Amino acid sequence: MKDALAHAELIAVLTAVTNDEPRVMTVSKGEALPSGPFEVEHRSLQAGLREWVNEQTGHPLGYLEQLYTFADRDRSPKDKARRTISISYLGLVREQAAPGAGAPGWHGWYEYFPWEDHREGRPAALANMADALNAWAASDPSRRDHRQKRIDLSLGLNGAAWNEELALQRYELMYEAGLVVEAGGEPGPSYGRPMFADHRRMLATAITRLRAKIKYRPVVFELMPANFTLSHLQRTVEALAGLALHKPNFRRLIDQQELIEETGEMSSETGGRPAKLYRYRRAILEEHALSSARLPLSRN
Amino acid sequence: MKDALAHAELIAVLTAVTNDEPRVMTVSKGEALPSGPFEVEHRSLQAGLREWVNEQTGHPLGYLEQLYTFADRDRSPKDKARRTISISYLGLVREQAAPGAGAPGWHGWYEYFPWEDHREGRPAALANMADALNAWAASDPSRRDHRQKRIDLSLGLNGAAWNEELALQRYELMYEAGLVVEAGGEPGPSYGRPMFADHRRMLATAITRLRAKIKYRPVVFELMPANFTLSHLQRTVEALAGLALHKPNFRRLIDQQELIEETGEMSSETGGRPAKLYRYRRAILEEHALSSARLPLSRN
DNA sequence: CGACATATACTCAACCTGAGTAAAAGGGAC
DNA sequence: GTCCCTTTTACTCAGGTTGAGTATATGTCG
Repeated sequence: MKDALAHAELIAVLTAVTNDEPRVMTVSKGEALPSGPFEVEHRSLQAGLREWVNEQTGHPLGYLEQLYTFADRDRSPKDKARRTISISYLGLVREQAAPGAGAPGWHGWYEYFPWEDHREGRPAALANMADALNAWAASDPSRRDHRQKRIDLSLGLNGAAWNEELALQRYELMYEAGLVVEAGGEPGPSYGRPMFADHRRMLATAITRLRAKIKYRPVVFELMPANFTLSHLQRTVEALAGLALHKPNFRRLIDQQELIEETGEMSSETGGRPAKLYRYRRAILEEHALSSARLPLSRN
Repeated sequence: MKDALAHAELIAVLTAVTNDEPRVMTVSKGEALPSGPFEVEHRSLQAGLREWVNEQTGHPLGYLEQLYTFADRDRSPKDKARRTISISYLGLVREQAAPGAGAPGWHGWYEYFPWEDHREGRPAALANMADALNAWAASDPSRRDHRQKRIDLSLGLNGAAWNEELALQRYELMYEAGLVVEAGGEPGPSYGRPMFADHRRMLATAITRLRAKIKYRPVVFELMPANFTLSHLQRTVEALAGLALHKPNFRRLIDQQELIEETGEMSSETGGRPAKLYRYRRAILEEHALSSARLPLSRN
């Protein structure tokens, strides 16, 4: 066996939602995600990252989940002789606590992905993006149809519905088409802010993962304060999904799940009728419940 | 930044279903998963694994998906000075083609996890396992209630329903309780066959992932031959899920999805009425379709 | 030819989901 | 104070989906 040594780097995509805006923790003025080396002393990858984030940012880190491991030659900068393996994690934190030693910056998801926010309808960035992608598809006659279909499905064009979970797929399409700066494209307001190396890809991975997860696991509560109103909860979910939700049905869904309970207090911040405050019932069943089970079981 | 170098190792969990039995490709007489080093020449992790599997086994590798990256100090053998990072992949292959140079061995999933097969009802191994776990829970009064709840939910005890997707959670519970050989336990027929290092954990991860995925992505077809009957398809899904499914409803589900079409041929292998043969319609929408969308959308 | 085995087709009630409407309860302008 | 505005909360209802079961077709084997 060859002596295959590599750098191992841990990268954190830490997300919070403040003022109904999903944010990610960054360094270098918003150009990179916080990262640190994996060291021999660390008990495990996850433990390594935890230690490291605590040290650097002082942020209490609740939920943490491994995202993906990358080591693409073409997507990391120089140093071709020695490979870097990047192991990325998704972490959820409560609304922006005090910044620690490193004074990290928080930036909105949608600065990097302006086409992903559909809370107020289809954003203008999406139309520009669609034009550019269509041009790219047309530029290669042999692959045009296939490309066009992928574009339509990813962006919700020509009869396809918008699917918020395809965030990563959309970014990868932009990358493949050479539109984003990371792939040699020209900077442009519709294509979002670029990031260092493949950090934006990791953010896209995180968004996709989180948008899928909020549907079947009670992870939103990791982002909420102890007490909250139903509207606040809804706005947080909407911020993450980048979608507007139907209020009465959202409420019905929430109390079917029996995951929250009234605190007895009221909140009257919003001008209208005061809202009840709720808290999360930290039930053990967390892992268990809500597992869709689409298979038609048989009992015998 | 410290010079944090580590070994990077790629591990493949290759799965096929033969004779209604899900199998995994192994080396060392079924004691380890095939693995190889990640090398500098490899374009990406995925490409590295592909190359490597092709070379070693000659198996045409269809579907491939990253599973998880591990580097736990306590779970890998010796060599504490230099860490090994294991990046595991799940690969799906069609029914057992010719064995290549390495003459790999295939072993049934349920040799390693005898408690996971519920096609004919609750297996005996599960009861034994439950007894041992309950004893473990009782042995620490301060944590007893919490442990008991986890056990009940994982194994489907005391009113909880069996959830086939919790395969990894169940193995981790066995590990934590010190019951499996990998965690220093005594060998026993109910606790399944042990594997090298944490390979069994990777297999458990693969099972969990695949059992979840068959519900919302058409991955089963990667395991099927070109033409198949509906019963064959059902038995394959049942083998993976370790569950018996309701025949009429399974059929209804399948043709709602419109993922398959009749070939026009019939098969009369089974003794009863001949069955129509079907083939998979390799639709572009693959990624798109079937995304549950449990969020209550609003249109405006 | 009839028993058997399997495949295929249909039914029906209970539940869930999308969509919309109506009533309640504060604050602020006049 | 009263009326209006805003937001929360409560209810309705049709259509679709799901769980469960029953009935019919079409081969093979004794």
